[in-house]
Amino acid sequence: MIALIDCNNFFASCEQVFQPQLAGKPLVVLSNNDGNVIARSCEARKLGIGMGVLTGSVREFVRSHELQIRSSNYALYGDMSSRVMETLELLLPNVERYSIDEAFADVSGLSRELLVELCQFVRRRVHRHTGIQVSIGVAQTKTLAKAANRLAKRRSELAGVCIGTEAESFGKTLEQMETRDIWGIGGKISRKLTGFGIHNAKQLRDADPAWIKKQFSVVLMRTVLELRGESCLKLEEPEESRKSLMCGRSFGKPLKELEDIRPALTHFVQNAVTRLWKYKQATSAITVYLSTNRFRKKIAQRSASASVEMEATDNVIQLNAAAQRALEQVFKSGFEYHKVGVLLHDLASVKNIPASLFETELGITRSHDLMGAVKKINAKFGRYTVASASASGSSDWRARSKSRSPAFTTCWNELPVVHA
DNA sequence: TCTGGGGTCCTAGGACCC
DNA sequence: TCTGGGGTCCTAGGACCC
Repeated sequence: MIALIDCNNFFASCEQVFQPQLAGKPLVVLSNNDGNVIARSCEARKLGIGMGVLTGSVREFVRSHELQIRSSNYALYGDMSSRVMETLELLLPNVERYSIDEAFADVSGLSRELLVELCQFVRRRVHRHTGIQVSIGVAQTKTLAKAANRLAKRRSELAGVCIGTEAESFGKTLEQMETRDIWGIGGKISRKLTGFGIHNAKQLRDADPAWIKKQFSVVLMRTVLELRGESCLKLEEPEESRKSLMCGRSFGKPLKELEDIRPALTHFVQNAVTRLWKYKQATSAITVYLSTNRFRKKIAQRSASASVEMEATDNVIQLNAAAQRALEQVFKSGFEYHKVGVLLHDLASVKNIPASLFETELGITRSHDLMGAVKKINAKFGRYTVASASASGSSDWRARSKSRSPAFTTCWNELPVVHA
């Protein structure tokens, strides 16, 4: 049996935990650059505010319904996520952190009654430790646990827990579920399924797996098997390391000059490399991409990328130099650029990197010591205390973030104040 | 005015080999 | 009308997720 534990309205809930005046109010959280809505409280949802709608379109609710607006605050959400996950790991075996607000866990070998009891206990504990409400779905496979979780959220009489083990009654649930709402099925595949007369999850479950594989892919065939209760997606090992890593953002305003884009890229490289260090990994290929704003149809469009390969390294100076070279390759003047970013791929654990031919030479040793010092200083005083000089310069690239709440849990100067 | 950011997995098709 | 056949490896891009 697999449980899926999912935080309710996670970003909005994080805001409400530290700003009690927001509790029970309609609240939305905006994307980077304050462009659109990426999270909503229940009350905001009831107003009919959709996921992903433009910020401009919700302004009317600010006056009419006292809608509260916050820019996204990833420092806060990341820290709250860790607290939720740590609590889950205390209570359940084999927890797989699946996303910032979701985790799978193995809950095999329990009766239905015990499952309900355990899940309710987990809900109370997480709420007590963090102030966050979670919903829990349990079933034979990950895909079914996802479906059960959806029900746990929608039916208030379930009190946040849905055990989807009865084939008969769960069949009815699947019948009411559109294929688009199944985990792993997006708009494209859903439309294609409709073309074959498959409209709901039950119909998909009962389709011939071999035929599905032929018409679609092995991925969708697995979904069919999972819907039948045959587990194809196992719980992932926690220490499995990532394979690629990226960092990029859209600019606060369009940029035309190479020299204005450089500081942004340097910043993103530094950010990406800091994460590389955290996971004790090195990269041997770096890609820089640069693009205009695809939503502005009237301006000339351009989107390009360039890659540089090298011996595996985690040296931020070397990587930034490579990134800047790649940027020079992709940059072409005459366009209004909107976004730049960097991808590090072919990541490998630092331990597994073959010794370089030049390992013993003084230069390498010294650069290694330099990196060690930079890592220590930035870990202690903040990520950008020591940065490449090319990070200075124009800061026009910085995104808008007008309504960001304080980093309540990760910054000494922004701790919440309690008035006794 | 404003249109997110960071990931994974799979497949098709090209290059190359014998 | 014909232009082999089958294998491997790599990359770009698609589709999806939260």
